[in-house]
Amino acid sequence: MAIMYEKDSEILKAIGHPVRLKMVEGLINNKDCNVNDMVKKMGLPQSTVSQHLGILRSRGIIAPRKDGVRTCYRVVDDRVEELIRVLKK
Amino acid sequence: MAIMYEKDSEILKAIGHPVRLKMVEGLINNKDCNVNDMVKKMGLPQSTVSQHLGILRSRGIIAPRKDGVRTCYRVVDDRVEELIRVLKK
DNA sequence: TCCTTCTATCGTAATATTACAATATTAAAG
DNA sequence: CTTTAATATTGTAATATTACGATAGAAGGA
Repeated sequence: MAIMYEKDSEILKAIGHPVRLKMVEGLINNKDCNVNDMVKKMGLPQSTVSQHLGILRSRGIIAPRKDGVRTCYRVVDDRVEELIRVLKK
Repeated sequence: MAIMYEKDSEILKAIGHPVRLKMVEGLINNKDCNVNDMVKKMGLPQSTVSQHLGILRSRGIIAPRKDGVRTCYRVVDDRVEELIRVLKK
């Protein structure tokens, strides 16, 4: 498939932020998928974490699953895990 | 190798711009590696193209090779070609 | 040397992103 | 219902990015 510069660069930009990159990697590796756990792990205000999650969500990188009061996010764009694997090389 | 969030997100951010993504892909595929050819291909002012090249250069993604008056750029971070390949999926 | 061409840098206005407190919403428990 | 915990949204100031004209530098030819 041909590159769609606008759309693809949106994906890269979304994970091209240290906080979001760390959050996404955390979602891939661990099972700390709810917001409060991520808030603790990141050491950032809840609103800041939620805002970053919103950016990842709006780009279709992650998706929420309601679990009572909690919201558990998971990575739904398969390319993202691969992108991170490539970065590690 | 572990992810270095700051450094790796810099790479992603650098190619996370439609113009730079297109330029990098162009450098990988074609042999139009000098600035003037890229200016024509991109349809943007020379200073703008040069500025984007500077960003890619400062992140170690591309490197210049002097060829008389011309400057020919090439992609020197092997991960970038792979990242773009993943994006195409 | 003096042009001319190619590329880089500077200055800066417009726009976008970021961080975070404050506030709103949602859902379960009592 | 009311309270409480979890999450999202809003408002906004600080900062960063972007675009591009103007200018500077570098290299070869006349």
